Amino acid sequence: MLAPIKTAVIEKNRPRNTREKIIHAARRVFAEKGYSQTRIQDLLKAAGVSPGAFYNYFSNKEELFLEIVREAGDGFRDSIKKIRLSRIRIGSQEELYSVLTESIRYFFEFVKRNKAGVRILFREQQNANPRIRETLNEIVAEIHQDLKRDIQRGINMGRIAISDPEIAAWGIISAVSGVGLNYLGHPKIEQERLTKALAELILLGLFKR
Amino acid sequence: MLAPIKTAVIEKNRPRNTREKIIHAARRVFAEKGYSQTRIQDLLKAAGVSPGAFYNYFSNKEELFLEIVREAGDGFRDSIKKIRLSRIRIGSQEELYSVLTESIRYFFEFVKRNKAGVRILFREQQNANPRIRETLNEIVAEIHQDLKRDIQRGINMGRIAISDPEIAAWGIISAVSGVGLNYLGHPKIEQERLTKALAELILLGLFKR
Amino acid sequence: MLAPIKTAVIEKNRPRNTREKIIHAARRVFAEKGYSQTRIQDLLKAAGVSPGAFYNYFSNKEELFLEIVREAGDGFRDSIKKIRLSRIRIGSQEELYSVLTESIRYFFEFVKRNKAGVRILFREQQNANPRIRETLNEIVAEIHQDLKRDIQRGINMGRIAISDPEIAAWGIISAVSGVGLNYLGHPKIEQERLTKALAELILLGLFKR
Amino acid sequence: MLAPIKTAVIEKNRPRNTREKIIHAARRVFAEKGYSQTRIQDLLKAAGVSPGAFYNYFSNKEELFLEIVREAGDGFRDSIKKIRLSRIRIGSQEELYSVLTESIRYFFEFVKRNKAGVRILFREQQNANPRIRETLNEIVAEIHQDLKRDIQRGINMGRIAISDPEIAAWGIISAVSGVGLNYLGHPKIEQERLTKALAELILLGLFKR
DNA sequence: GATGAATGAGGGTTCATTCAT
DNA sequence: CATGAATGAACCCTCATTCAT
Repeated sequence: MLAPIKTAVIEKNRPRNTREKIIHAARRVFAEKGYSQTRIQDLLKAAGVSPGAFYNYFSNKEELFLEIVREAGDGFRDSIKKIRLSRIRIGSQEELYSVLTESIRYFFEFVKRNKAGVRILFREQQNANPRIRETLNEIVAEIHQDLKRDIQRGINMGRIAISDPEIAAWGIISAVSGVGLNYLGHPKIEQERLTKALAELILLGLFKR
Repeated sequence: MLAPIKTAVIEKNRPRNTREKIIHAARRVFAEKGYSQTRIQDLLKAAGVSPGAFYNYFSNKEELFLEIVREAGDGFRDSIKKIRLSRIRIGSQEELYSVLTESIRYFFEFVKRNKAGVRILFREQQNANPRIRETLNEIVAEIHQDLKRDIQRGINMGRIAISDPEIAAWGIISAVSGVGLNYLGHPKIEQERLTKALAELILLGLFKR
Repeated sequence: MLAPIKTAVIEKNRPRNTREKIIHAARRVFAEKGYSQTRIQDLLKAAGVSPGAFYNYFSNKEELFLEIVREAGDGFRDSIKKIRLSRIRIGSQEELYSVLTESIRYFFEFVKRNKAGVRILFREQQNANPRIRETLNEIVAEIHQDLKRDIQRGINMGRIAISDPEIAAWGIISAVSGVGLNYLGHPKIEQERLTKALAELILLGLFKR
Repeated sequence: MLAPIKTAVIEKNRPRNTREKIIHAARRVFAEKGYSQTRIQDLLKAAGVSPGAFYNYFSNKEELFLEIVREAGDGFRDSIKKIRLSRIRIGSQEELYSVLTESIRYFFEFVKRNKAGVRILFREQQNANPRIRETLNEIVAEIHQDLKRDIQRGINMGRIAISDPEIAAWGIISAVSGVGLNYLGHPKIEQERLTKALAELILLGLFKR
C-alpha cells in the first residue's frame, strides 16, 4: 500500500475569533438539523454569540450557509485531487485496487473530520432556496466530473471495464457518501471495515468470479 | 428475462375526496420543497382546500407528513418484496443478473411514479423532528435488512462473493436511490440506461476480468 | 355669502371591517406620531387587531401609509375643487373676498375632520423613504398648481395684484395649513376666528390702506 | 434700504474637536433624514467618529438632538432680535415695508446657512418624543410671541391694520418658513425673488388696491 | 364538512448602547 | 480619550392553527 496522504482539513483548530466561532458552530448545527430547520437562534446559542455579533459577520443565514458549503466543497475536492495527482499512474490491477482503496479511505477520513460539511453537501440538494441549490449542485457536479474522468482514463488504460462512466460515477459517489454518512460515527463499525467493503463492492461487484 | 411484475403504486388515481386531494398535493409539494420549507399554506393552495378543511383530516403538518412517508415506505417495500418472492430461487449466475436487473428496473419504475415519496424517504433523514426521523429511519432500515438478507442468501448459494453484506447492502441502496433521484426525470437519460449501468456496476464492479 | 358646500369627507363613519378599522386607527396614530415613529405594534394596538390580520390587508407599514396619504390628498383636492367650480366667476372684489373666505372655511372644515391626513400631507414631506416622499410631493404639488392657476385667473380678471403667483400660492398654502394644524382643536380659539383672520391677512395684508 | 445686519450663524467654522465634529455632522444628517429616521450609526459615519467617542460627549441621541435644536432656536431668535432692535422705530409706511423686507431677507439668509436647524425647528414638531416636542414648541412659541408683539406695536402706531395679531403672526411664520424650506436651494429660484414675493403678499395681500 | 378571517407565538434582523482594549 | 466588537431589547413579519359562520 502506498504512503498515506494528508487530507485537507477545514479548520480543525479551535476557533479563535467570533467569525470562526460562528462558522465552527454553524457547521455542526446545520449538519445536525439541516438548513431550514436551523434557526439563527440555534446558531447563536451554539456559538455563544449575540445576534448583533452574528450580523457583524454575515448578512443572513443564507450567506453563512453558502460560505460553509463552499469551504466544505473546496476542502473535499482538494482531498480527492491530492490523492489522484499522486497515484494517477496505474500500472497494474493491484495498483488500481490500492488507489481506489486509498481514495475511499481518505474520503472517509475527510468525512469523519468534516461530517457536517459533507452532510450539507450531499443532503441539502433538495433545498428550496435557489441560490443554495445552485451552489450545492455546482460543487457536487464538479466532484462527479472528476470521478467520471478518472474512470474514463481507467477504461482507456484497459483497467476498467465499465460501459457508462457517467452513471457509474454517480452511483459510486452516492454509495460512498451514503455509507460514509450512515456509518461513520457508528460505535461498532470501524472505518477500515467500511473502506474494505466498499472497495470490494465497487471494484469487484457482487458476482463471484 | 422474466415476466414483468406490477409494482405497488401509491394512489395513482385522481383524488376523490378532500383527504385524498390533500395527500395527493402534499406528496408533490413535500418532495419539491422538503418538509420544513413547505408551508401548510402551500399545501392548501396546491390542494385547493381551506385551512379548516385541512384540520378536519390532519391534526398538523407532521401527521400528514408521516402518513405520506409511511405510505411511500410501504409501497416501496411491497414492490421489492414482490420481486423477491417471485425470483427467489436463483439457479445460475445469469438468473442472478436478471433478478438484480429486474429489481433495479422495478425500483426505478417505482421511483418514477412515486418520486415524491422516494425523495422524502431518502432525503429527509436529517430532519430535526425526532418522530419524523425515527419513522424514516425505521422504514429505510427495513429495506436495508431485506436487501442484506438477500445478499446473504446469495452468498450461501455460492453466487455472491461479497464479504460484508451489511455495508454492501447500504452501498447498493445508496447508489440506486442516489442515481434514481438524480437522473430520473432527466430528459436525455433513459431509464433503461440507468438500469443497465447500475446493474453492471453492482454485479461486476469496475474491474476488468 | 354663498351657500355652503359639502366637503368630501374621508370615511367619517365608524369602521365596519378589519381593513377599515386599521386605516381608521392608523390615520390617527400616524398623525400623532409621524410615520417613522409609529411602530406597527402601535397601529395594531390602536386598531385592536392582531399582526396576522394586519398583514392580510397591507403588506407593510409603507403601503398602509401611502394608502392613507392618497386618500387624504384626494379628499383634500376634491373639497377645494368643488369650491372653485361653484364660485369660479368672480364679478366683484366682494365676491373674491367671499370665495376666499369660503375656501379657507371649507379647508378648515376639512382639516378638522381629517386632521390626521392633513398633518401627514404637510408634515411628512421630509420623510426619508423615497416612495413616500414622492407621493406626498406629487399631491401637494397638485394642490399648489391649482391655487396658482386660480391666482393667475384673478390677475387676468384685474382683481388680484400679486406679481409672483408661484411663490404667493406656496406662501398661502403654508400659512393656511400651518394655522390649521396649529390652532384647530385648540380649545379657546374658534374656527371662524381663524378663517376671518387668515382671509384678512391673505387678501389685505398687514398694511393699512 | 438700510444697511445689512450680521445674522447669527451657528458654527459655520470647520469643527475642531470631536464634539464639534459630531454636532456639525448631526445637524446635516438630522435635517436630511429627520430625527427618528437617523440612526446613530449614520451620525457616526458622517462625523467620522466611533461609537465610544460619541458617548463620551452625549448620553444619547435625544440629548444631541436637543442641543442642536436649542442652538438653532437661539441663533434664529438672535437674528430676528437684532433686526428688530435696529429698526424698531418705524416712521412711515415705507419704513415698515423696508423693515419687513429686510427681516424676511435676513430670515432667508439665516435659513440658507442653517437650513438644517430651521428644518428641524419647523418640521419635527410632530415628534413623538415629549421632551423634544416640548423644546421645539417652546422655541417656536417664543418666535411667535416676538412677531406678535411687533405686529401689535405696528397697530398701535397706526401702521398695521390687522385685527388678529395672534393668528396673523402664526400665518406669517408658517408662510415664511414654508416658502423658505421649499424654495431655498432650488436652483432656478433666487432668494431675492422669494423675499419680494413674500413681502408683497404679507404687506399688501392679494387684493388690488 | 367547508370556509377564510383572525390569532399570536416565535422567527429574523436592527440598532442604541456598552466596555475591554 | 478613541476604538469597534459585542450586547440584547425590541422591532417587523410569518405562518401553523383556531373558530365563528
